Amino acid sequence: MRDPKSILVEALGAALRAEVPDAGEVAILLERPKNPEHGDWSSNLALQVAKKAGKNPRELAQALCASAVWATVAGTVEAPQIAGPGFINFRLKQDTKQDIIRRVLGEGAAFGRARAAAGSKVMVEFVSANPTGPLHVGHGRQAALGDAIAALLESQGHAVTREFYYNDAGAQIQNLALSVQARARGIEPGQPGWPQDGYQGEYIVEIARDYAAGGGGIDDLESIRRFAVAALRREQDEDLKAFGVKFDVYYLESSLYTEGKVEAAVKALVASGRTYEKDGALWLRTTDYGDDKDRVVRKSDGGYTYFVPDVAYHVTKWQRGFARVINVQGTDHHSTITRVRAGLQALGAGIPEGYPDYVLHSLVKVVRGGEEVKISKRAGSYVTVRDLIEWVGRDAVRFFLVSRRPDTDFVFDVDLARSQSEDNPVYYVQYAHARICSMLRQWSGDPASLSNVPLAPLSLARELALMQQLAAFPETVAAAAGEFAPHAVAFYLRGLAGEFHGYYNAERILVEDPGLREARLALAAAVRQVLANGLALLGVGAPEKM
RNA sequence: GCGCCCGUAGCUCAGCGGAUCAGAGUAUUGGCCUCCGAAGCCAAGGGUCGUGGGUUCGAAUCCCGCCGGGCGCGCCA
Repeated sequence: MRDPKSILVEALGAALRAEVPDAGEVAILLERPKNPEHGDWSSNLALQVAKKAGKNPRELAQALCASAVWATVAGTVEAPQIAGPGFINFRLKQDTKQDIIRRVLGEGAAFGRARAAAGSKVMVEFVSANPTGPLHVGHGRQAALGDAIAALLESQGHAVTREFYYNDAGAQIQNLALSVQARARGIEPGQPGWPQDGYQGEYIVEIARDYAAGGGGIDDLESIRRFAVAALRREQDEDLKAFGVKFDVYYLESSLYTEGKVEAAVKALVASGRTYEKDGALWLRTTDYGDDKDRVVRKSDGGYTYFVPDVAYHVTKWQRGFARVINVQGTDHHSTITRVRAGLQALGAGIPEGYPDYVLHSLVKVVRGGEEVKISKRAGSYVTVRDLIEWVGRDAVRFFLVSRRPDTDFVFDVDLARSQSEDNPVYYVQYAHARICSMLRQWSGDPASLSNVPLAPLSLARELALMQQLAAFPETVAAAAGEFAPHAVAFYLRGLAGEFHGYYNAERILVEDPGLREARLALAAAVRQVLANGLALLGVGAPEKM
């Protein structure tokens, strides 16, 4: 069965070519009007081309509507209507709308998926927290976002790799080791011998205690470093596991050094002729690529700036065959975008200019007891992912963190989330799902049989609206994937659940008449399927009972 | 000072390749369980879309200025 939208686009195109032969290439946009009086689909085509056609929009709309093509699609759509300044509104035939139920039930978990991007390799890099402390709320937002974006891309047919980059080679790790060593020696923050900018969190004390208990030598800094990093990675793995996020690859920054990739990147940069020596350091002319100042590659002390392994790392992404890479990062790192891209361009390795893509999210502000909780690793006082999960549950945290645009500030009111956990939007959606499951149990028929049930009895406005909502799911998912915007799915699910709750309260589904009953159950089962599919994209469960 | 992002209902936020875009949730108020799950539904009040210009037949949406907020501006990562 064909998608009604593409039928309409085709027909509109044909009508346009007939009426305005010299219109040229025009993108034919159809939108779903919010106001049901404006039909199921609407086009502003006449307004777009009126000027070019030298007619006023309403006249042009008249002409387009009078075209003969509409007779050929009369099985799908009613005769088009003109409204307002020249909109053309379409109303689908009732049985055209009803088809969606069979399609949803037939495709099941695959409904909403597409093959457009068949097999193309994409990487989503996210979280990438330094192993210097537990994951905080900001990482939680990133984990929820990155995982959902990855799932969205998978839904469009991409072969997605979820990657976590460990900065395990830098000064921060050294600092971590020194902090643990200091604690092991009984030195407290602020006392003589405490490292500058040392990590003060309670977890450092625990690691020091465990290290000592294991009989590790207190002067062996390298051994302490390994122990601490391993311990914190275990902790982070626990956090991620509790959050239901899995990575395909953990990429170690240290491996870039041991495998000579950093060295190779520097050589390639020098070979590009875009470097120069100044003040005892080696610089790269990143200003050639839009940076506001040139960047140091090799410091005067001989060490590399972090920018070098960053470039080397992205080269490996390209070499590993990822034509498309999405990095999910906090806005506090946005200045690295220009720099990394500049470095990749300078290499002249044929990497596209906009490589990689970035999704930046603003940091999460946590409010508790009416006051902001400062997220400071060094001070050791901050809300961890696991705190949040304990307070409001995994599903709620994930849904909540993913239900806002990434680039807007996010106020997570802990007290609100705790005290009103029953009002959390995620329960509203899950409740609709559980409610339908409950009905299906009560009906006790075979759900599989519903996909062949006659649907003609479904003619109420609420039922038709629900079907239209179901039909909008695939395009919603496709758009969300294209824009890296999981929040669009969250809003969609809220809307669908709302539509269903309204229907449920207005009409009885398990009625006496078997034909009507089964048709309504088929509709409900289709709603259930779409709710489940959408929640799955967000990494949220779809419980059968609550 | 410069760069990027953001200012929409009391609060938290959608909408921003212009029109059919003034929306949702929450909070407040008033209704709905002898009947499929009331974690639900129905209804009401509530906004010059930060502000001033510009483009357009038409701007929350595009352009410019200003105000307010966030982030960044290291031979730190």
